[in-house]
Parts: sequence; structure tokens; C-alpha cells
Amino acid sequence: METVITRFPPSPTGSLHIGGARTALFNWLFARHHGGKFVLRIEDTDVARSTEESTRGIFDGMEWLGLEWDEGPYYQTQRLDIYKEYLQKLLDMGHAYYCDCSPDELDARRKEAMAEGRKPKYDGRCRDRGLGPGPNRVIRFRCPDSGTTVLNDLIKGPIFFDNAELDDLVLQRSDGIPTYNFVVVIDDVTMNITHVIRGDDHVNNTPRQILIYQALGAPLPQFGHVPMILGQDKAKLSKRHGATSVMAYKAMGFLPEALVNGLVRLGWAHGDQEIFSREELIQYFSLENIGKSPSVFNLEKLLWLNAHYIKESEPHTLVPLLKPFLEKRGYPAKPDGYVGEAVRTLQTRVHTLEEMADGMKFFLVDDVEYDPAAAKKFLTPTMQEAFDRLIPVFESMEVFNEENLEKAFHQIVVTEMGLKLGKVAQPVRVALTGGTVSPGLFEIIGVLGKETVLKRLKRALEHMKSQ
RNA sequence: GGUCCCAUCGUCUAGCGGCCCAGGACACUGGCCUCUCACGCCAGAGACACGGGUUCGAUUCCCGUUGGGACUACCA
Repeated sequence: METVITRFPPSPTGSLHIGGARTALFNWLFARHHGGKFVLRIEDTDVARSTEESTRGIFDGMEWLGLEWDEGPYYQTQRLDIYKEYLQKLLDMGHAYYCDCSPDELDARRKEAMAEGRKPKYDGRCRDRGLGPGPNRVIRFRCPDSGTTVLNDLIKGPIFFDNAELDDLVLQRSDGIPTYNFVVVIDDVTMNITHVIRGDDHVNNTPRQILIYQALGAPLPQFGHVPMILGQDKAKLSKRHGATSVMAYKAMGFLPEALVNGLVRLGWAHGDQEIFSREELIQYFSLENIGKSPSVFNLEKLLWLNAHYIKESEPHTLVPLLKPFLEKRGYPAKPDGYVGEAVRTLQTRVHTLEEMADGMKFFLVDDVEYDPAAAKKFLTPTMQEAFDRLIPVFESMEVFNEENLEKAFHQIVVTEMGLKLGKVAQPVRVALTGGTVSPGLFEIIGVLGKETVLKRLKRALEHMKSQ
């Protein structure tokens, strides 16, 4: 069996977005599953809209998601000679011809046809004029005007197109740059692509491409058209649906494995399984399990997945990923080991690294800021006695760890003072964190350390006295 | 308008004629756990778009209707 070769051909006219990333992921998985190759190709023939910045953004996104390519990146603008060669072939064989209809004329005729209820397709008036090259001339493909073209789609099954519906598409613009539908075929042919997996917004382009393959006498690859990802309003995902760029998710504190897991489940399933490691994905992935209907992107589920991966991570692996978020907030730098301990206390409580950075503030700043409402409610004069008794015990504690802390706390509050644990826990929490919500009290005391804990407890005591 | 695609809980989906008065997950509601918040656990509510066929039997097959989407460029 021949080696599977897939490709991802983004056009660098914007950042790598969710839909493109999923297409890339599917192609990558398909190649990996079959032990084949994955090619990256930059489709930059739209010179006016292509930017280097977008190209870099695409690389960054692919790298972040871990979708390494085996070949490329190829740039179409560097392959112009190849296209010229094939174009000449088509011209020589009579499958293509020059046309000098201006865009304005075309536009007018299109409108006219629409108004009269006719198909707004090119009327083929330059087909047999035998025009040669010249300024302001494009090259068109001569489409057969009868017959049927069949697309045997791996995902959707056979789809039939009437050739009469297709028109003579432009292969080369008047500026000499070839167009997408032509170039994509030449690239896929010359790069020996065996499987073209792409969004189903390309379905209607496929018969034209198949016709070009046939005109060239080139073997057809297998096609698999994946249903689109839609926004909440069920329309094609676009900027107005909020964050669509992959890197925006990185900036929001998502882990790449969460995004990969979330993306792959949009359209693809393996029974009831929700969580997949990269290895499992490679092992299980197949086109047969891709659904036919479009899916709506759902942030809630992605948040849950992210929370899951944060929970499952080793705390120290999260530290370097978290740092940029900490720095952005201007927190004082602390040793990695300490940050790792703080991370551990927050893992089950956050959905993103952003939330984690926010929730970590009291571990890192020198003096906590009291939430006014919390201070008013819990740092009351009646709590003085408990704090007065807690401080010396903590102070004299030899081994300042979670277990001893909890024992001592329980002894004083419950046994000696006859109070419920919660009665004193909340005031202590406010003293240490400034607020009423935090990880377990003894966990944070253990991480914060004796010195800081005593300092904050004493400060809270002063605060109570001044009430 | 034309061509093409699609249709299971709010969302992602399982289902490939009887195992389904439809299963899982997120979100939601209630409870348990508990020093707060989470996590975790248990329970609950929630869908086969509609109408015809085919069949002993349709969520599953066929047709139509409706609804949604894509394409219809000298964009990709």
C-alpha cells in the first residue's frame, strides 16, 4: 500500500483559527495513524492579502498545538515556474485558453444574467477566439459542457455534479499569478498528496479540480470533506464569534492538549470517550468516525477539558506555562518550587492559567489586601481570643506542616474553645488571603510558611483591635 | 436565484433495522462530602424537525416538506 501523504495548506491572510487548526489536526492525525507524511504548504497566491506576520502566526499555532510537519513549508509564490509549466501543458492540449474580458464587463454580465434569472456563469465567449498571451488577459480552463463529474468523498459518500453547472474558471490572473483552484491541483499532484482532507466549504470546488486532474491525466487523490465549525448562531465561524485564533486560547490560559482534545471532538468521536491522550488519538483516529453535520463550537466544554488537564498535570510542569501570566500581573518573582506548591493547591479550582494566576495572588504578594466585606464580617473583635491563642502555638511549632497545623488548630478551636472549626477558619482565611474563597486552609498555611502566616495573623489581630 | 451538503437533549456526540419508551459528556437543578470555594460521588430534568412510504419492526433505509449551512471571484 502506498504511503499516506496529507497536507495542510493555510493561506496567510490571518491567524491560525479554530477551524483551520482542526483541519490541520485531522490531517496530522490521519498521517500519523497511517504512518504517513504530513506536509505544510503556505498558499500565498493572494499576494495582496498575504502577510509574513500571518505566516509566523500559523507556525506558532501549529507548534503550540504540537502539529509538526514532515515536509515544507512550501510557498506557492516560490513555485510559480512549476505552475507555468503545467499551465503551458494545458494550453498546448487545448484545455485552457486566453480571455480578455475585463472584470468590469464580467461583473456587468453576471448581474445581467442574475436579473434575467440565468446562471451567473462565464459565458465562454473567448473560448474559441484563439487569443494569445497579452496584457490584461487571463487564462481560463475549458470545462466540458456536458457530462457528470463524481466526487467519491470519504466522509460524505458519492456526490454528483453536472458539468454544465461549472464554468470556465480562471487559472491565471491577468497579473500572471495563478489562482487557487489550479495551483492546489498542481501542488497536490507534484507533492504526491494521497488524501485531501479539508473543510466542506470546498466541496463545490472539487469537481473543477477533478476536471483539471483529468485534463492533466494525473491520478486523483482521495477526498474527505469535513463539516464546518459554526458559531453560536450557527453561521460560519468568524471574528464576531469572539476568540477564533488559536493563539488567543493560549493567551487565555488554555493548555494545548485541552484545545487539541476539544477540537478533535468537534466532528469526530470514538464511542463515548471524551478524554484522549495524543497517543490514543493517533491510534483511534479514522475518517469513518467523522460526522456529516456541522458542529457548534462550545467554550464551556473546552473550559471543562482545560480544567481537567490542569488537574491532571504535575504541578511543576505548569510553573513555566504560568509564569507569563504571573509576570503580566506584576507579582513579585518567587522560586519555582514555591510556585509549584501554590499551583498544587489551586489545580482543582481553576479552569485556566489565567484563573490560576488570579487565584495565586495572595501566595506571591507581600501584603494581602483585605476584601472590605470579608474583613468587616470576619475580622471582628470577638475573634481576638482565638487569634491570641493560635499565634503562640503556631509560633512554637517545631514541624510546621499541614498535619500538625490541623491538629493544633482543632485542639484550640474545637476542644479548648468549644467552637465549630468553621467559626475560626473563615477569619483566618481572610487574614491570610484577604478573601473568603481559597484552597484548603491548612494547605495554604503549609505553603505560605511560618513566618508569613504569623505576620499575617498578627496584622489581622491589629486590624481587629482597631475596630 | 442556481448548485451542493446537513438534520438525535441548549451544546458536543453514541447509535451503522429489533440490544433504544435512545447511551455518554459539558452546562443546568437537587443531595452527599466539607474550614470557604472547588474537586469527587449520587440523583434529576432534557433530544430522534415534520409528513409519507419500505418492513413483522424504524432514530436507523427511500421520497417529499421544513429548517440550517456552504459555494456561486482575476479569495483561499
